Amino acid sequence: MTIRLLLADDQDLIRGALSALLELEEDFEVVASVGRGDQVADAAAEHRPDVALLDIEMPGLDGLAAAAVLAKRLPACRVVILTTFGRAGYLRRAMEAGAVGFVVKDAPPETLADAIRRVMAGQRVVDPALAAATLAAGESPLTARERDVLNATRSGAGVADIAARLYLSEGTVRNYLSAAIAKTATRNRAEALRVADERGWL
Amino acid sequence: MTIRLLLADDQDLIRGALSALLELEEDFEVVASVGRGDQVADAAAEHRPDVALLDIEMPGLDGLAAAAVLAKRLPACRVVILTTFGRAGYLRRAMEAGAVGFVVKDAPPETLADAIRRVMAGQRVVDPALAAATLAAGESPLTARERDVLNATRSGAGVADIAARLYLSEGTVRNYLSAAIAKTATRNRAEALRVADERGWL
DNA sequence: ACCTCGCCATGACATTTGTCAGGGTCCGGC
DNA sequence: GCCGGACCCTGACAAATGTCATGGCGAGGT
Repeated sequence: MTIRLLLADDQDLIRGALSALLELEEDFEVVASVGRGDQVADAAAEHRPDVALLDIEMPGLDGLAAAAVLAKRLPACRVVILTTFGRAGYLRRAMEAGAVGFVVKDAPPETLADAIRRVMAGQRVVDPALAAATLAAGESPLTARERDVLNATRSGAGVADIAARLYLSEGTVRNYLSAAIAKTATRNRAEALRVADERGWL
Repeated sequence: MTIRLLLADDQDLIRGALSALLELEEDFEVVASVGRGDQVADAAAEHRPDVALLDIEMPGLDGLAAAAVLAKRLPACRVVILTTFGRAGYLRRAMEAGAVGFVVKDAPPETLADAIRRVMAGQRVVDPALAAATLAAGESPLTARERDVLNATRSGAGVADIAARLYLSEGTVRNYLSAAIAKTATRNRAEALRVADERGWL
């Protein structure tokens, strides 16, 4: 009995390559392949895959959000997140979104097929080292507002811009930034943004 | 007559997948596959590929530097850069390093095989849209020092840290930063770094 | 009802960052 | 031989950023 797969990755070439890799296994069949997160649920509803392989960075809807939608609409379809970044926060959010597997793109090639079969057998599949890192990073101590403000600094915007965009006063924005800097134990926004990102606090 | 290929990409899974994709073509044979830039030249010397497919982001030596080494040691081996980022500066530097092809990872899957055959036929292969963008971005107006300083801000370090790391005075660092901000027509380091990155000026 | 806590805000302050106007060396090209 | 430009530095100033003390409002918990 063959395992039906759905593949979601925004890079066409990679998607094609993964498809080629997976089709080498006799018990796998790629039944759907999409390039946007917001096409995942529809494609899954139509082709009824056993396992969905989702990249995180995708236009439309990211892989984590797509996983959540999928878990709701087709609980029978198991979700494996397949991503470039072994970030702690990604793993936590993947689990919260109902994923049962998490594979990073620099794992050895056999890992993927292996993970898919294990997931089909009802197991959860996670790199142990990454799981440890995730626990170490802990829950995000940032409040929703602090997250918003920190995220808004991404483009390099100044306090005034952020205040305008979020309808806050400049003083308030500075406060949140200050709080975020304190909580990340850093010395300025740029650093705070970087470590919050790494820890998956955004 | 089959085309012998060398594959270099730091992500094992992707490398395996690309290999699977390429092996589907009867006239292709992947004769070597490495995960670090500094292994490219040796592997090529040993296996004599006709075409080397190099990712840019790699540990040891990046794909562009590896291309330059390869062009020197095995001029018969044609280089195709295969990268995630269609950044203008990457393309320019790839051409300067002696690459004859440039393919982005979100191109349609057939593109790759096509590019390889075209390159074997003596043609250069570049996405026209990207080529236009590269010309539009122009040469980098940044001096070597301005590049250094701007690059050093990546981690979010302050002026004092950078000054220490580069053995410059704080005033000088501020000057270079100021110059870089002016040349990118932005309003602070973060923005300057972002646009310089996009334009391939680093 | 009271307390806590997240959220919003203010104003004052120290520090950091960006700008400007200098002045110095060294090198390659006209 | 002189000029221009990359490179290094200083010091002074304005603007942006980060910190702190303080207070009001609303929601949830005891």
